[in-house]
Amino acid sequence: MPELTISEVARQVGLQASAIRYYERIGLLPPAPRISGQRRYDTTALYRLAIIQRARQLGFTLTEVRHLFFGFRDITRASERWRTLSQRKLAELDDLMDGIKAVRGVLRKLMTKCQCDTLDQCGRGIFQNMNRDAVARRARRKSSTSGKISDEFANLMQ
Amino acid sequence: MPELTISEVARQVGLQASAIRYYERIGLLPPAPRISGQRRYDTTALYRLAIIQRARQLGFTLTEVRHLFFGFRDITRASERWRTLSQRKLAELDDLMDGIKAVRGVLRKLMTKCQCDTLDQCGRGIFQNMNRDAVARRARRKSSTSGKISDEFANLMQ
DNA sequence: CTACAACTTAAAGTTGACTTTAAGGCAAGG
DNA sequence: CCTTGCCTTAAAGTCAACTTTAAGTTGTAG
Repeated sequence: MPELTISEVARQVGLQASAIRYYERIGLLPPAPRISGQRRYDTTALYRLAIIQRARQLGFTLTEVRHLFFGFRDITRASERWRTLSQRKLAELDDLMDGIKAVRGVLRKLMTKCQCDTLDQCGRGIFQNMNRDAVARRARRKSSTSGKISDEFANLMQ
Repeated sequence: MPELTISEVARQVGLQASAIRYYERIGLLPPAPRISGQRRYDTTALYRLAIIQRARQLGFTLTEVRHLFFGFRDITRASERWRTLSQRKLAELDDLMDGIKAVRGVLRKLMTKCQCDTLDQCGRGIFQNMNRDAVARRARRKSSTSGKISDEFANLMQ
């Protein structure tokens, strides 16, 4: 049992020590045993952190990682856990891609089609389109989850 | 000059009044004239807000919107401003899409290929891959901006 | 006169995933 | 004994784009 310090672990998994302390605090890692107050880790901690790290790179939130670790019956195999989470994430990503594609289309149109001299002129056009669209949507009365995509997209883009 | 109240403007452009006050506070909107302390707006304010709104839907940050409004010489046409910003944003979106596609690929592989019983087993594999990759990267010594994509992606996914 | 709706402000809260700061503990080396 | 370096904690700060809250003002209706 190699008994690594936190900064050694941090170096090996490519995280900051503060992140590891944070994961412990929020219960993603079990409290590490202390030696005169200092955390000591063995390889299983390394593996746990590798999973967190990889999951984060795949776009999983820490809540989803928590689900991966603790949200299944104990007997559920790791492969099945991943499959469950991955399927959900893939669906999310597909939605995200659709949103991005739509936005790209609009951006390209904007680039080629906009002839406005002033932003005011532009704004007047947008404002009228806005209302036209709103009216059109009110007329159709179907809409389902419309508008959601761009909302979501705006969030995901920061 | 219709002299709209803030909530009337908010209704018309589909924003919350607090957002409009916020835009004024950060200098994205000029201070609205007050009538006994209350903001009054005309149509040009509507247009400005329509632009902000649309820009946000297209994934522009408020900093970018500020650039759209104030980051060009006065004589620069609106169409050219949009083209400049749109080009940058399109490049960003292309990067983002590449990142998402890469992640989707990994997720799909994970779904089909992972046979791990336990997360520990999984973590050990990931950890070793991690090191193998790191070693491989050190060996190649080219790398350019590698690793950037997933970093960026993690950020963009929240 | 009182109630009420709609507005005002400054300041604090929200979200997620951390990082940073402040104040201090502990062991080894000189 | 003192310094150095690494560790500890709780609490606060960061980012973006707002929203919410608390406390107060104004105009109108009954």
